[in-house]
Amino acid sequence: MKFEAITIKDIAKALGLSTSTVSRALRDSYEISAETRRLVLEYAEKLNYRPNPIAQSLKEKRSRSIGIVVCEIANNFFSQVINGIESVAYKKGYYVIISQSHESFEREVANTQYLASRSVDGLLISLSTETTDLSHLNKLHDKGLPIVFFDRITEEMATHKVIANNFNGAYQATEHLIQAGFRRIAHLTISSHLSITKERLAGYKAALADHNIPFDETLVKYCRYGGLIEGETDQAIESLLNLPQRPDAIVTASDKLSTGCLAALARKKVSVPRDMGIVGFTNSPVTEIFHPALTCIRQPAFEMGQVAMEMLIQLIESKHPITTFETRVLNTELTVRASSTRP
Amino acid sequence: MKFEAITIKDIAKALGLSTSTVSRALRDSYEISAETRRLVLEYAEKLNYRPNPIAQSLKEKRSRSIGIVVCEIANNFFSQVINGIESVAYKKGYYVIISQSHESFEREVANTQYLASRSVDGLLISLSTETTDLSHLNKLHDKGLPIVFFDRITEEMATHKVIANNFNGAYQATEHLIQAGFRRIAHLTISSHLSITKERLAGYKAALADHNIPFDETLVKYCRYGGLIEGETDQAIESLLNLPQRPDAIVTASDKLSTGCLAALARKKVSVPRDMGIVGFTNSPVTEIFHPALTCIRQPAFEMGQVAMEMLIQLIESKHPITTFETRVLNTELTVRASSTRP
DNA sequence: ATGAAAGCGCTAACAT
DNA sequence: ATGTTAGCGCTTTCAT
Repeated sequence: MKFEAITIKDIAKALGLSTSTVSRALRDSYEISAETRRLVLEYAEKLNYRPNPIAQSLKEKRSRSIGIVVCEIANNFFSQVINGIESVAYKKGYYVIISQSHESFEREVANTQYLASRSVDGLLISLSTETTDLSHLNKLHDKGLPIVFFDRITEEMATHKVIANNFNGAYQATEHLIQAGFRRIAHLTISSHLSITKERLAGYKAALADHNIPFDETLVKYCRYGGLIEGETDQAIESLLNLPQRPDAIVTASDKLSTGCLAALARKKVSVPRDMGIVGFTNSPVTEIFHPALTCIRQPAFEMGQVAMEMLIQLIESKHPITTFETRVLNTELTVRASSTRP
Repeated sequence: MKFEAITIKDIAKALGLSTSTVSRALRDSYEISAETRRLVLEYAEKLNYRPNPIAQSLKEKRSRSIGIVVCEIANNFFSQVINGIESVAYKKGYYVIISQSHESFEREVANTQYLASRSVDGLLISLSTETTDLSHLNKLHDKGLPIVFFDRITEEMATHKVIANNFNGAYQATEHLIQAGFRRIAHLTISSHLSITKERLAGYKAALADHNIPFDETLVKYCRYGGLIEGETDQAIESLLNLPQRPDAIVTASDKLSTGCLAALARKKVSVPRDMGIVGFTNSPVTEIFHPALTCIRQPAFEMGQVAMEMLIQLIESKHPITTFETRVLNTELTVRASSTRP
C-alpha cells in the first residue's frame, strides 16, 4: 500500500491544461504565458507538488545525483572526504549516494554497477585494496559515465584525479624522525599495489637516501587490509620487534595502522617515544589525547572531497567532451607531538 | 552522451519474441515454456543484461532500496550502526542509501523528502538534535512508508524502534564511579530534548539516588550540538571546573563529548583520574590508547543496525498492515580502564 | 504459451 | 502559447 503523490497530470486536469503545458510552466520554459505559469506554479505550490525524480531519471537518463564508493566510512579520512564532497554537492544541487566496498573487489563492482544502473550522473571513487582489474570502471567510463578518482587512484584510466602529496608526507615524516635522532626507521604500510602505498614508500626511501641512511627492505611491512582484519597489525609489529636489529622508529601509513601500532606497542610494553618513535598518517581528530600524543601527517581530506566534486561537476556539465585531464595534488601537514620527540 | 544499456527490447528483437515474453522469462513467471525461458536466460546472461531499476521503480513503486538518515557518519557509533544495517541489507538483497543531517533539521527534512521521492521502500532514522517537529516523517508514514527509528527515537510515532539501554548504561557508569570512590559526579550530555539524553539522565539520577547522593542540577551540563561545534565542550568543562564545589568525576554522554572532555581537561592540567574520574559513552575503537585509557559504556551499535534493518524488512514485506509495534532495548557494556580508577 | 497494448510520471519534438 | 503524441524500460492485463 504505497502512497500516491500528486503528479503533473493531476495539476493539468485540475487546471484544464495539458500535461506538457504544466511541465513547461514548472520548468520555466520559454514559450509560456506569464499568466499560465503563475497559475500552475501557484497550484503546484498549494498542493506541495514534487516532481518524481524516478520518472525524470527514466526520461532524461540523468538524476542530479552522484555516487561515492569508499572502502569504509568508519575511517576519519573517508568520512571527512565525504563531508567535503557533500558540501559542494549541496551547494550545486546534487544529491550524494554513499556506498562502501569494505575493501572487497566484489562489493566495489556491485556498488558501481548499482549506482550506474540508478543513473547517477557521475562517480567518485577510491579503490578497494583488492582491486587490480579495472574493467568494471572502464566499461562505465567508456560508455560515458564521468568518473573522478581520489586518494587511491589508478594509472589505467584517463580522467581527473585528486590525491594528497603522499610522497612529501612520507618524506616529511621520515625526515622529521631522522632529525629527532632516530636512525633505524621502519615503514608500516598497507597493500603494496595501491597508489598511495607506492607514493608513500617512495617518499620514505627518498628521505632516507637524502640523509644517507641505507634502505633496508626488511623494515617495510605490508598489511594487506590496512589493519582492518584481526591481528594484522599485531603480527607486523611483532615481526618488526623480532628483527635482529630492531627499528627505533616507525612511519605508519594509515589511520588504523597508526592506532593499531600504538596499541600493539603498549601491549608489548615498548615505550613510545623512548624505545620507539612514531609518526603516523592519520586524520583522527583525537591524536592529541592518545598516549602518547601522536605526531601525524594529516591529509587535506575535506578539501580533497571538495576538489573531487568540483572536478566531477565539471565533467558532468561540460558541453564538450573533455580530453585533457588533471591530477591535483594537495599538501599534507605534519604536526609534531610527543610520539616522535626523544625525551 | 550517456551510455546505452541492453534492454528487454533488445533481447526480444534478437530472439524474435515480444517484450512481455522476455519479461516473463526473466522473472520466472508461471506460464512460460521451459525452452523459451532457457533461451532468454542464456541470451540475457551472454549480454550481461541488467534490468533498469529506475524503470522498475517507476513501474512498481518500490526499489528494493532503503534510506538511512543519521546526523554524522564521522561518528563511530553511527558508522557501526550503518555497518550492521548493511550486513543484513546485503543478505536480503536490499540496497542502502546513506545520508547525513549534520544535526540540522532542514537537512533532515530535505534528506527524507529526497529518499521518499526516490522510492525507497523504507527509512531508518536517528533524529537530528534540532528536530522537534515530526510532521515530515509523520506525513510519509501516514502515506504508508515504513519507518524504523534507532537510537534517537520519538514517542510521537507508532512504529518499531531500537535503542540501547541508555538508562542502564548511565546507571552502570555512575554507580561504577561511586564504587570507585568518587562522590561529586557531574554529567556532561547533549541536547536536552533528545530521547537518549533523557534516558541517560534518568539512569544517572537513579544511581545517585540508590547510593544516597543528592542530585545537584548544577552538575548537569548540556551541549546542544554534542560537542560538534567549536568550543562547546570546552565551555561546559570550564563551567564545571569553576563551580564553587568542583566535581570529582564526570559521566559523558557521547563520543565527541568523551574525547572532548579528555582533551579539555588535559589543556586545563586537570589530572585524570586523580583529580577527575571519567566514564564516557563511546564506541571509539581506540579508547585503549587514550591518555588515560578511557573507561567506557559501549553501545551495541552493529547489532542495533542489524535489528533495525530486520524490523524494517518485516514492515516492508509484511502482507498485512502491522499494528503492534515493538521497541527493542539492547544492552550496553561497561569496560573499566584507567580513567575511573583512583590511584 | 505468447503477443499486443496500456501505463507508471515526465519531457520534448512536432503540430497548430 | 498550448495541445498532441511518442517514448524512456519495465510489468501486467487482456486477448489469442
